[in-house]
Amino acid sequence: MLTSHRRKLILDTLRKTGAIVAKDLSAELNISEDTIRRDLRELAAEGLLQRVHGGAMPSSPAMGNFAARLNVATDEKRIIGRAAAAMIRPNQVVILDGGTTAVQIARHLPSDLRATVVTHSPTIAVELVEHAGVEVILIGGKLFKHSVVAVGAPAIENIGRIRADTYFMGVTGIHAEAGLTTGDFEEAHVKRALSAAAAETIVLASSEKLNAVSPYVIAPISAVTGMIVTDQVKSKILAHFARLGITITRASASPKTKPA
Amino acid sequence: MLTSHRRKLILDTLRKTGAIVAKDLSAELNISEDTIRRDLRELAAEGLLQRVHGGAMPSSPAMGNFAARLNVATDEKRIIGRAAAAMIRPNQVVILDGGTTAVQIARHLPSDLRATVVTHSPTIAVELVEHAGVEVILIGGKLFKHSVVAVGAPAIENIGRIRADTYFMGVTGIHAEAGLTTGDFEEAHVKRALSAAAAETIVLASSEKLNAVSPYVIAPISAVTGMIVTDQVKSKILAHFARLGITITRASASPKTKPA
DNA sequence: CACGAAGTTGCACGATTATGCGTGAATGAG
DNA sequence: CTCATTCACGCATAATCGTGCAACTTCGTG
Repeated sequence: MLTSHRRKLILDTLRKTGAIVAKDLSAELNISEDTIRRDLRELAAEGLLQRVHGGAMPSSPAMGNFAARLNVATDEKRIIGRAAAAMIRPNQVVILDGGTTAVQIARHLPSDLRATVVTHSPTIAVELVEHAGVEVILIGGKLFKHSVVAVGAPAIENIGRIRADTYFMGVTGIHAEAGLTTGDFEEAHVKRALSAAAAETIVLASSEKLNAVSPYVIAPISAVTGMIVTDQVKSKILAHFARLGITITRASASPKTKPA
Repeated sequence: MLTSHRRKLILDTLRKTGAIVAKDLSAELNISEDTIRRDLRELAAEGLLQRVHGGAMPSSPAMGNFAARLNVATDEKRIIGRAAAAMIRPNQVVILDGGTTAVQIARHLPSDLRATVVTHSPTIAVELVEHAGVEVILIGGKLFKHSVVAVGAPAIENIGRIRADTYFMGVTGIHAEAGLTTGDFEEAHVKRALSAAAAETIVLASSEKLNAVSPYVIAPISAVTGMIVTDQVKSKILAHFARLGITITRASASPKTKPA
């Protein structure tokens, strides 16, 4: 029995049954519990599952803990979200991306703001229900569950009918040469379409995204008109981007943390 | 039985049935009441539920307004939702309406169901993220905030490209002569389009909707192929509908709470 | 082929965690 | 008020965990 084969089996079993019991599995495969537990430990280290006493449970990048991810937003994302929310002027039409940072924008919008928000994220749409003055345009399509956003041809087509003022884009990488990148092919297409539909594209750049590169290219760096970072980021890192004519907004923590 | 697996089960059961009885659950899972009580104590310490004498109730303190409404769904809606969920066969394409009853359908879907769900409700879409086997098609459009569903011409147009097996429709009135009615003009149009896109239209008819009439007509009663009511409803009231060839499903509260 | 490095596996040990039972206190119904 | 149920706590038992260690395989190198 190959190690990697066994690990694959563990993940498959987990997906099917929703739980792994170390003892049962060791009996079934005729290998010691130690080996199973070692596997579980390493798979957990890779974030592929979550260890619990007696076995493992799914950690599901795509599943349940999306809600959890929303609520454990880092301070950095909150700060960036607040800065982005402050940039929105009354009666503008803005596009909000999916992702945890964009949720923070929604949460920091003034409750009396009158504006139009376009989004392909049902999470954002639900978040904005309480904002009576905000008109929400929901982009439909096939739901990509990892990020909880609509993707696919119908989404692209509907985006093509919109002209917005500003698009607040979330990425997993922004790099002076590689441009804007993300981890999913479909999502990259949608982000490109959204960028094309807005006069300005502002990238929400929490520190780990700076100079990072992910597999799928959204657009060259020239598509970016602005980016928001925290004031913790060294100016040196931002120099490349500033030289390309990108407006850089440095967001700082207000003395009072004000979550919505 | 893994500890964390059991706790997850407790939370799921709580979400579905709205209450946990320690004694029943211990009997069902063949473990001591002590263990259940310990679980409840610790889950309560994490704020995930609220302890009461004999068991536990959902804790909905920090939840949003709309989220709160969802969790106070009446028993009647839960019962109807469960019956509707049970009608969905593997690999079917079903349309779920917006509204609190439809949310109950989503919550009662088996977690391993493989099917496609079409919806214009971002709430439903988010609810289904945890169902790995369910493909979600989100219908976009302008967000009508009262019901939290997408409406308008783009929604209608996108619906027109879909052919589904079954549409589970929520209404505010179902009446033998006045037909299906609801409280919003735009929403009525969308519901009509959804009905036209499905081979069968099944109305979720909680008791206060029966023989009620609202301002805007969705469709004549002939558009309905089935309806789901609770077994509390008098047969006399349903006679009109049965005579029109509508299949009536009488849902009852199960004597035994049977979590997956 | 010989050799060593790197990786994998099973076992032993003490430490940690989960479970069930007994006891007496607390709670809610009649 | 009375009584049955439910609860919380401590304790004993059993299961599970992490670590270190030795035996073994696989692979690359000379």
